[in-house]
Amino acid sequence: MRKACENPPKPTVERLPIYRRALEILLDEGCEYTSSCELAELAGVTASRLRKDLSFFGRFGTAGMGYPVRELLDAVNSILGTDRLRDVLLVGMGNLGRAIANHAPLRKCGFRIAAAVDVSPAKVGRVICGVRCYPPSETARLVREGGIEFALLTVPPGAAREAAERLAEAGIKAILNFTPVHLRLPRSVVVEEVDFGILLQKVAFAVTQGGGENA
Amino acid sequence: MRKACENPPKPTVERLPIYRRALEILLDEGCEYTSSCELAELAGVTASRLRKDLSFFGRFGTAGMGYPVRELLDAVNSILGTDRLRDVLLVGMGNLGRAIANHAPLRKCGFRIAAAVDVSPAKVGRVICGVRCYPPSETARLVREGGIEFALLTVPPGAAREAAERLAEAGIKAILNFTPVHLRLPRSVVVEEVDFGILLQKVAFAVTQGGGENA
DNA sequence: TCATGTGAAGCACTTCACAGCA
DNA sequence: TGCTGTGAAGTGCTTCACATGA
Repeated sequence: MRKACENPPKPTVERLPIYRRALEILLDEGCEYTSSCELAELAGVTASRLRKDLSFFGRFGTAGMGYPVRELLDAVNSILGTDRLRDVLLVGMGNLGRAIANHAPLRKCGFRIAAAVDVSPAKVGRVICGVRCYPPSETARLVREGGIEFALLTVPPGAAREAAERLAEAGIKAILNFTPVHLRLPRSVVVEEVDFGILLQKVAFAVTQGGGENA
Repeated sequence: MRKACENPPKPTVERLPIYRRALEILLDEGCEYTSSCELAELAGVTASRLRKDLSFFGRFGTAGMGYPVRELLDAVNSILGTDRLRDVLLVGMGNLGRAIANHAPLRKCGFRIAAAVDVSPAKVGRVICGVRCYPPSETARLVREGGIEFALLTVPPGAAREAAERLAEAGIKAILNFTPVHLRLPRSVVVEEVDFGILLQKVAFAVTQGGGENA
């Protein structure tokens, strides 16, 4: 039954966005240099893990000095692609879709909601939360002409599968899936599930498990 | 610098909610028995991984037959605590807060938004999206009298730290943190971060990394 | 002297492969 | 015969500890 499939080569790399966030805080505070200890503390990892992670991409520090904040942040931004603005397609302009369209912090990560797709005739053609709304039939055109690579899937559960397949056919590269539906798409499409219910179950279980000793 | 701290004893267990979701689908389809292969396929894991995970909690299958869907689902629900309804406190009744208050699938996981907290006088005292809104000063009372263990943090970034500390003092057990702020709380509080920006960066990076071969 | 970068040891999780049972 | 449950092997990530260089 199926080998080690869902284990793509993520060699510690998904921690880079967290380092990036910590570096921005240090930059805002006016720090010019930081150490692997300080940065690791801010990011919530160990110092050696941080150094290993960074060393995977190059040498950014100076022995005896630490890391130059500005330069390291630039390097991380370059690696992550957050040094440029990238367009995102919002699929499903319901409550969650509107909340995300208004979610300011996405901008700071270099993402812009370029357009939205929704089945409701009442929404199509209008600009909602600063985003123009199109019918699902326009999906492929929007993706192609806009050069859009990423989609946020915020449709009702029953519409998730069809919408995701439409996105895959349109050539989208990655989907952030907010629906409680496990999508089965070609491996060329990166899918990340964000299921609020599963996340709540996870923390709830963690509480009942480790829930003996309190500080 | 700080040992292996943020690595709580999650022994493969965070996959249980995914099995639960798959089992509910099978139950809806009227299946009485399933196999580790079928269930693993639905959940997106390997069959041996599934069997190991389940065997951690007991013996639920019959050799040669497979697993009885109804019984296994009951067992998983019992383990996860999803067999009973649990109250959740919503902190921050903004766009995202309202979207989550309206998010139907949470109910199917056994969670109910029991109350909301918001600083806005225009919201306090009203019922929004079916949830009554209280001022932040009522946090401790709500948690105590309602026996609430879980909170959803959906306030603006600038208010996150203070709101989280108030929750910790009120005795909340776990926080699902939707703000792009790294919370530093006593270890007795379980914190799970759900940062849309970081998630998008993660998939974006995955695309640029593995982005050579398409099907 | 001090902190980075990195080989080596250690650890945990995943997969393999088969004994056991219906 | 077929599938579960599980010890054993395998793999990859994390931590340790020190050589290196400022």
